[in-house]
Amino acid sequence: MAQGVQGRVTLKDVAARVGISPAAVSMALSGRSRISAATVEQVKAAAAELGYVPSSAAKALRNQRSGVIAVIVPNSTQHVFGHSYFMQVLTGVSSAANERDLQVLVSTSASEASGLTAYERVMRSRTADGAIVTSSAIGDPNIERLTAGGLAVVLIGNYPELPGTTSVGIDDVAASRMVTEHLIEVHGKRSLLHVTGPLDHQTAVDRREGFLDAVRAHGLLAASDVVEGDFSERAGYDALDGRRLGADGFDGVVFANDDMAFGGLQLLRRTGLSVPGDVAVVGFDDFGLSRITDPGITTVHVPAEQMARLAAERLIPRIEDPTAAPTRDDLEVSLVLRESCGCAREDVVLLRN
Amino acid sequence: MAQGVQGRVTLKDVAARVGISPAAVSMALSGRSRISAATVEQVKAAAAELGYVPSSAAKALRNQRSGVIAVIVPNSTQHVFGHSYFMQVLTGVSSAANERDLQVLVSTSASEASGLTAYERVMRSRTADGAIVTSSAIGDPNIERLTAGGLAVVLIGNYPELPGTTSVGIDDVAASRMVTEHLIEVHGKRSLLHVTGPLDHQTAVDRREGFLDAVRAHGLLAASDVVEGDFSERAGYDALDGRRLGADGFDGVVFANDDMAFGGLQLLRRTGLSVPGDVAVVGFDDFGLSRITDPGITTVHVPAEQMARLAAERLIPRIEDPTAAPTRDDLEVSLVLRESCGCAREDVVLLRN
DNA sequence: CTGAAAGCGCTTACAG
DNA sequence: CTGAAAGCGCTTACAG
Repeated sequence: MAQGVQGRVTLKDVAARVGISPAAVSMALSGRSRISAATVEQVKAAAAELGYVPSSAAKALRNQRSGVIAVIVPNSTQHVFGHSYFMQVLTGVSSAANERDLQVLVSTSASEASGLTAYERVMRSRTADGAIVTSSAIGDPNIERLTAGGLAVVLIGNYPELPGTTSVGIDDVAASRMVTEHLIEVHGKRSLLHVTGPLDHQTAVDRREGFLDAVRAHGLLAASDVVEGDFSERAGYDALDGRRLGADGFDGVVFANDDMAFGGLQLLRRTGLSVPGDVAVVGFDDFGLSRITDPGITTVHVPAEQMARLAAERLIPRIEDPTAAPTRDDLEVSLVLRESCGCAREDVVLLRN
Repeated sequence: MAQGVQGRVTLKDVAARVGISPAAVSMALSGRSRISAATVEQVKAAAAELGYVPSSAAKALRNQRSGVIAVIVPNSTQHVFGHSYFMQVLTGVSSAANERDLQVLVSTSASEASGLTAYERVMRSRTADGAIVTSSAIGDPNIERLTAGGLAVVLIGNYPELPGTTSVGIDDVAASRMVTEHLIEVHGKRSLLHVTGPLDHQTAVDRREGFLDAVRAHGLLAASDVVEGDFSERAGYDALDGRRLGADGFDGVVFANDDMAFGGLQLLRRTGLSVPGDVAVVGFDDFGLSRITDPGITTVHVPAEQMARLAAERLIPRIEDPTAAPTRDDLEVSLVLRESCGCAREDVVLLRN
């Protein structure tokens, strides 16, 4: 605790105190060596007394490993509701990192166009041994740049165009099909609208595909439609604005995420249509919002924290060997039934994967 | 871009390519030195061609500065609604850090009791040059430990018991008084209940004081009451459960944050009481939730992102000189009027500070 | 004005 | 079995 005002306590100081070499102190502290038990005791006592804290910079330089993993956040986390997703990611990564005494660096893109991107920041600094990328557009060249730079990388999401990468995600197609079928099979909806996310993101493409699979399988393709959104509340509102809805129009809307569903709910309320009476609504994500709204939004629960934790666990061995064979993990999702689809109370049904 | 599979490109490699010493390359790249313009050009070209990325570890060791600032998150960010607050903090800190090419490390406490605390993590690793602490209990010894360890520290919040520390926050007393007076003066409420946060946190103490100031000033102390909560949705619900509310009880409730207000709203709905008709409700924070609920919650907008940005800006000079005189900044808050107090539409009134 | 040496604080391969 | 040397990749104070 008694740290000198000037300069830090180093191995040398501890060594001087005990009367051995810094190398011996290092070995004593690391435990994995042939230093007598008595000396180890002395060293530990001296280190504690002097308030010795190893220099992470020196360790990193010597070991060629920083013990830091980066979480890369593309610009997308602007909207408030993205916050919860990202915090779940951060929590998941941190819990895995903490167990292994790794540090977590967060790299965000500057909001102004001027700055470096989150990717460049991580590559330029070489502070991290590996990176977790939470979401990026189809064909984003930055991911390949990261891996080409020798960094270990794990992606969260689905990247079919990058078969060489390790990723953790969910089966968006199956999940979207499932929630769509819920509207059709349980609530008897016959004319469905799907509001997609931005279609340069695989998630949006996959959720659209699941929707189309479901309506096609039930012979409802002709009575259904798809409109492109961008995951924002505004887009959900606009997507329904001016549409024929209710008795002589769409009797159900499948939004590709909850934010858009909330926007849609606002339009429906303003229009005087009841949910789920006139129009049933479902969303996707369950990051917090869907429980709060009135009515609550029936949605697909995406286990963001678990995904992130698993991503970190997949990353750690890749730091040792970035060329190890890539892996892919799909986590299970569940359908959370609330009022917006017509189900009475909140209830959770497990989705078969 | 052409980085070798084994090992990284170092100054030495660039130097060999150009035919000068590593030291000269370092100087050429740093710009601030007497290397001929022609050589500088050559060096830059060679560095780009070889894909040279400086080693942050070597730089940190040599400069005795890592270029990393830590954001310390105590356990509190468990609840989903804390997510938004913390993301605003992260965004604010990152934007200031990005401008100065600093990296942002996030340190969270392990959820299990086993692990190290977020504080220990930062101190033990010495990876960061400075730290921003977002919230901690009154008398938490960790803060003094951090500063004693020679780390530059800036706190977000109010810490009257630590006069020697630099902090950024808001005037909770004034803000709480203001929102309470709104219920009294604008909506004519005469019997008010205050649900506090955990009283080992200064924020909770200050907001209670503001509430008491207001009811006292209007001669309503006898008709009012205070009950302790803990900032959780559940606590807001429980605080109202079994109380006399409405016509023959409390006609207004001042919650110390929005999460508790949301919990209270749920109890009131279950009880069949109307908001704001029977009971007016106000919250505090405006981190996202209060806009979503039905009715929307009238609340005090806390500028978390700006607070965090300013905290980072105050931190940076303190890294140069951790003994510099401490500073205190109070940011302005605003009252956001929604339906829960009885105001018709959303509107923003600036709070005089 | 320029080049080479020293040293930041570690850890491990090597000499004794 | 133990101690001292080498070296990770930088930057700057110093010698020429």
